[in-house]
Amino acid sequence: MSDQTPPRSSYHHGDLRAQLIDAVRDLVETHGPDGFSVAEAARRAGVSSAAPYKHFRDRPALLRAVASEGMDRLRSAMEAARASHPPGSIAAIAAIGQAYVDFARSGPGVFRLVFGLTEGHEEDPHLEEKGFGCFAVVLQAVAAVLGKSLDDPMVQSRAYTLWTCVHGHSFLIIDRKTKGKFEMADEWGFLMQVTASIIGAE
Amino acid sequence: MSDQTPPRSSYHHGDLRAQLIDAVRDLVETHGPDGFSVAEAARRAGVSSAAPYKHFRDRPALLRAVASEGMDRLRSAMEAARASHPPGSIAAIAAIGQAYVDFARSGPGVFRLVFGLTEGHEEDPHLEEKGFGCFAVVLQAVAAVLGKSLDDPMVQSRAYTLWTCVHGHSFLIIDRKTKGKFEMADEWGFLMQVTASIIGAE
DNA sequence: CTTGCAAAGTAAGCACCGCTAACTTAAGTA
DNA sequence: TACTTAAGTTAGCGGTGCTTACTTTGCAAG
Repeated sequence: MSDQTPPRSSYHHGDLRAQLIDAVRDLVETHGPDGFSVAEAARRAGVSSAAPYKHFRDRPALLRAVASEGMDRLRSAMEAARASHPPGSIAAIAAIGQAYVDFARSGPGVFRLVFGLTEGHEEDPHLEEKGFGCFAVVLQAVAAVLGKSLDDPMVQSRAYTLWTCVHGHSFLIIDRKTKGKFEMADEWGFLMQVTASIIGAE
Repeated sequence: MSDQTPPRSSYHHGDLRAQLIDAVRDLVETHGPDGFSVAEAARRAGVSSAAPYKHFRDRPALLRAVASEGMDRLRSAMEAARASHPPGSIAAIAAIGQAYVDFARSGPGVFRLVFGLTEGHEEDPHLEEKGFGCFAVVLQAVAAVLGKSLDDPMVQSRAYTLWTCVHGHSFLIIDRKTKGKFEMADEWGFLMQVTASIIGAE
């Protein structure tokens, strides 16, 4: 919608790779991860349908690039959220969760792409590591609250449980499973309460 | 793999609709929800590529039928799990969760289809209702434990929180996000603990 | 028993897609 | 300035979703 074929002057595009990623992110958001086509992305970048294959091996590779970029944004958001609250506080953890949910809500397509084991994810350990990097943010915050080390089993367990809740909540929201019957009035309150009840459990 | 074009004698197939759904479930499981093609499903049923459109309006409709059938199986499994434990017990709730996770693990493709807002889900309130029907199973179990009515806000809130955990856990498993770093040793113990800590929270 | 109709199959074909191959343009370096 | 090579191009193959027009068949009314 925004940059529909700005007819370039030079034969070489110059910034195709980045522009393709932008276009794909847009398409994934509007048509879903499987509704996107590399041909359409090429069209948006004002380039022939074969051009993308000079920059990406195949369709999954292009999607993986978008997912990777999404992971980076997610991690940044989580870290920023944590930093905006006192270290070692419950609120810091809840804020990470809020950032996670906000990320999902503001870009369901990319969120589904990031977590979702789409085609050909296997051969990308890079992406997997970034995922663990995100989890590490939660892990650190939980360790700080409990006053234990990162690899303490209790820290791992509590952090994982929290992750499942936030992850599940995010999916239920973007998949509209709560529509009508279950509108969340005070999401921050929900996150705080869940965090407290899971962290404080024995 | 199982029924590859059993060359039928009669012109009319006789059982195409059901056989298509079977084929699609298989394909979704092996190639993912977006990797499936109605042409391939038709091939498996030993029928021309146009035949499916006599039974389903379009591709999404076919997928929706598979999702709907999956919902039914999920609900049955959840109800059976609940029935196999004393009413009003924590274990009954955990068992529902276990059934949910097992369903996801035994059929990730269909699970992703059932929860996942694939193309054209909107125009199917039928499916939506079935989803709430599944949630109702959890709701009843939670109400039984807390000794309150179904529409009590606390029941709703606790049930939803439990749902987010189990839902998130399921997704993290089938998306392999726990691989290596986070193998769950005792899943039943995990579910029991989570249930207890969420149900017992103030 | 025949007839006629609607349901359920077919083949042919359009537009689009992913991807490849062979070619062309242009930018940078020896 | 000549060569190499990255980054574009067009053309085209096979597969896909879906439609159209046609054919076969089961069934129900007369």
